[in-house]
Amino acid sequence: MDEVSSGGGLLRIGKAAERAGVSPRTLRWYEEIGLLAPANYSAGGARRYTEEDMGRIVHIRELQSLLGFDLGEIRDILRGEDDLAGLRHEYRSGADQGRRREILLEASAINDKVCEVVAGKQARLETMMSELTEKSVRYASRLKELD
Amino acid sequence: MDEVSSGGGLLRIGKAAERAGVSPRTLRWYEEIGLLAPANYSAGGARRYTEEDMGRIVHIRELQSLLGFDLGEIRDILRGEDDLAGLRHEYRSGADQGRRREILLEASAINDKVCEVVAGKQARLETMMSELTEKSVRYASRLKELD
DNA sequence: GAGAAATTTTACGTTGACGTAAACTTTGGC
DNA sequence: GCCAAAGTTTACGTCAACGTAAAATTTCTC
Repeated sequence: MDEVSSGGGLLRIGKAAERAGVSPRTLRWYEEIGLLAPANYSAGGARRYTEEDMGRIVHIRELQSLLGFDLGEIRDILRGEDDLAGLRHEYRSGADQGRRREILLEASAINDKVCEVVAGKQARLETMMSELTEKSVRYASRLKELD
Repeated sequence: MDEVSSGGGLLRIGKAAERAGVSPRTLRWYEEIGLLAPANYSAGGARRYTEEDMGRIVHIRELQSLLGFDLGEIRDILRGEDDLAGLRHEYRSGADQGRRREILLEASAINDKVCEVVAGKQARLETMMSELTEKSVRYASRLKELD
């Protein structure tokens, strides 16, 4: 029995949630909608999260709060990477090279799409920042006039 | 009667909403929560929006989708600028200079706060972008291997 | 001035992303 | 082996930000 299936070093839902800054309910919700399945369960049914799971939570949160994706979109985005990870196991070396290419291409396409969204946000943020800076300067000069 | 109060060149809710890419209901909702009042109303009660109103809608949408503020926060942010604009009218020149300073300081503070949020987002987006780029490179090299 | 199209108010419905309560079971320290 | 703490499922509640439907005006076009 390996480390993961024995539960050594794994986090139960309370600690996992606390460390990620979310509620246990949120993690159960993510699981319910197929966004994040814990690495395994104890015999009694308690969820156990790995460090990799923790990273995924962070990832989810960033896609949500930073890029404004809803959880359905995030699921689609992560699915691409999941497929890719699954591919490493389906690694009967060279067996089905066409499929490998297909999956890699899709993951790559998803990645590019996310890139575009990020770039778009960056551009809009830059515009906004320059407007804010300009405003800040005007405020400062008007305040100076008041003396 | 001037251009605005006569309704010349003003937009009714349907066109205003269409141009802004939102629904009429959204504009009525913004009005209901004190976020955006149309410049005036026709005798029959129809809302009429000016170009300035249109700009405000865009502004609201950016604060919402780009920065993730909720409409209550956006109202607070815009209130600072409104107070400042109102100050131009209450311009009995020099009458109450303390109040002018006070309003300017608050508007400035709000502006700075928004700036911080933008800067924070920019930093996180940059991090994310570099991760995405890195991933993109890895995908490309793995695809190359397949030949 | 008549009829179609757009708008009005009023009010209930919806959706996403959880929160919360209840009743029950596991887990971990003593 | 016991018991408090943490976890489980089930199910209803909530909140923001609108969507949608209905019935009554208003506005625009002819």
